[in-house]
Amino acid sequence: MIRTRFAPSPTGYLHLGGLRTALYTYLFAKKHGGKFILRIEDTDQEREVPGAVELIYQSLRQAGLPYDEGPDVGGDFGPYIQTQRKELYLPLAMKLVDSGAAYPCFCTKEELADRREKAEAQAPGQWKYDKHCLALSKEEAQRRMQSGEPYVIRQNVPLSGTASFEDALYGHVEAPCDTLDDNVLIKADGLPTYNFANVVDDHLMGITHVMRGVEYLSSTPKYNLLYAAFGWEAPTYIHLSPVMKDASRKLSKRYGDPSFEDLLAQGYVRDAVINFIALLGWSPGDEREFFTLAELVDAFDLKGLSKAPAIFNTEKLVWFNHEYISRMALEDYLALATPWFDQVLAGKGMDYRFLAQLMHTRTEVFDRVPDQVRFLAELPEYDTALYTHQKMKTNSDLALQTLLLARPALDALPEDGFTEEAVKAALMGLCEPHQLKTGQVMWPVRIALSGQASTPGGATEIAYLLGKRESLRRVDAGIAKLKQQGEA
RNA sequence: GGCUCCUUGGUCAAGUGGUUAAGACACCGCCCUUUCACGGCGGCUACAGGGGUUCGAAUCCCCUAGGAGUCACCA
Repeated sequence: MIRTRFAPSPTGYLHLGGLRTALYTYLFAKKHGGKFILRIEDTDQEREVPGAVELIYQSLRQAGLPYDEGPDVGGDFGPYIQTQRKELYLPLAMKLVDSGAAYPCFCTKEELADRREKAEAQAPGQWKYDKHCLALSKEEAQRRMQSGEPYVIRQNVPLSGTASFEDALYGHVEAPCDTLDDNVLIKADGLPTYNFANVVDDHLMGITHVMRGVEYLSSTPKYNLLYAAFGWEAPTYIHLSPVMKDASRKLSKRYGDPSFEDLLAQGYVRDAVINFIALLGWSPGDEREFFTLAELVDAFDLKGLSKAPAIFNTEKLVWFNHEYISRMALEDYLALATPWFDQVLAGKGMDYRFLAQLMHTRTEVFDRVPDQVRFLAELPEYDTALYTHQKMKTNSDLALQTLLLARPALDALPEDGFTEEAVKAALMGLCEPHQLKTGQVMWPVRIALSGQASTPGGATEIAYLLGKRESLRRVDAGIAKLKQQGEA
């Protein structure tokens, strides 16, 4: 039975790199009929952000990645929050002390800083803990521990040889032991460090495959020393390349890069984000690029993972989002778009359903919608140069002429029969008798109605949305504008 | 600096000794068209560099360069 885990620390919301790790971890488990587990790594109490744990639950739920075991859903391997497992770690660390794979250390931070400074003066950048406390006799160490003196427990890394492990993606990774430090396993506050808690919990929770960021790659060889000392079997490690904002910087909250939550708030749809994220650092090996979660589960394979970092390219996300939006049912679109329409059109009595039809395939990200429809609320200031369009064969003079024709044609329509079809018939009816091409009528009218070079929908749709009165008002404004210009 | 990892077009990427080196986004043309968008067609741009191995290297080996990670009582 395959068991994977996503193990974030509660320091904030779910960033996109974390989301991708969670996704891959979920996909891998589900692909193989296994379990996906959530574990909260909160051993650094100082960094913990209140409410962050709930944020993680919520994000995972919003992302559609349900976990089979976790703090809020239970499971047979709990507790799933590390601080609640506190008592587990020290006894295990003491076993390592007994076997010589670890030892208690009483050096204070000040002493350490002092020795470090001296060592750095000799050989810059070479400092490692000097195994000072390894020399203590068992009896003395025992005595000092029992006297209540603060201590930590350090891993006793051999002075020679190499430590290594097999990464499912990066292959054989090894490091010379003499470059490895005797890291702290149990901190003075009694809580385990990340590395120790990982080893212990992954084993105790029966985790078979660990997916995590490459930043842990270089500390992983040391894990195997621990597993060997315990006599435990190590899980398979799969380190994941980072998601970058550009060639040399990781996507990060600090730099204002969006979180999953932020993207949703901006009007990206969940499935588009998931689809896009899945393809950042992983490829199905064929040319498919649209995947539902279920299809991702089916297609996921470690062979498709990329070792090189991937740059988060918003343009492609926008494209995916646009595709997802275009493909959703009109009803769904209308429901999602309504609050955005309301931002500028609330109370106008606008036919949202009709507007939705126009906007449906023209929406890239919802937060751009208000700007796209704002001209419906109020006619923007515009330049009469807009009336000139080479391909439509129009210019100011001709525009004035057609607006003067369009005005009575529109006015002839009944207020309650001012439909898109009726407007279209009325305007098209002007073409033949006056020897005008369609564009020569439609272009000037649309400009007068919208004041914009490009709009969702054409002249007739906009006229309908605006209604008779407002349409006439805008046509009149256009006529006045053109006349004034003609006189000047 | 030590150790570790990475390197195909602007971006995501396929490719595991023999291909005209896929595809997508973006960009640029053209077509369609009452604007825009959609759609259709076409175009541009890549194996970091240098040595090997081989009949033959994007694919294997070495070196160089560039980038990243790590070297905490943070994860």
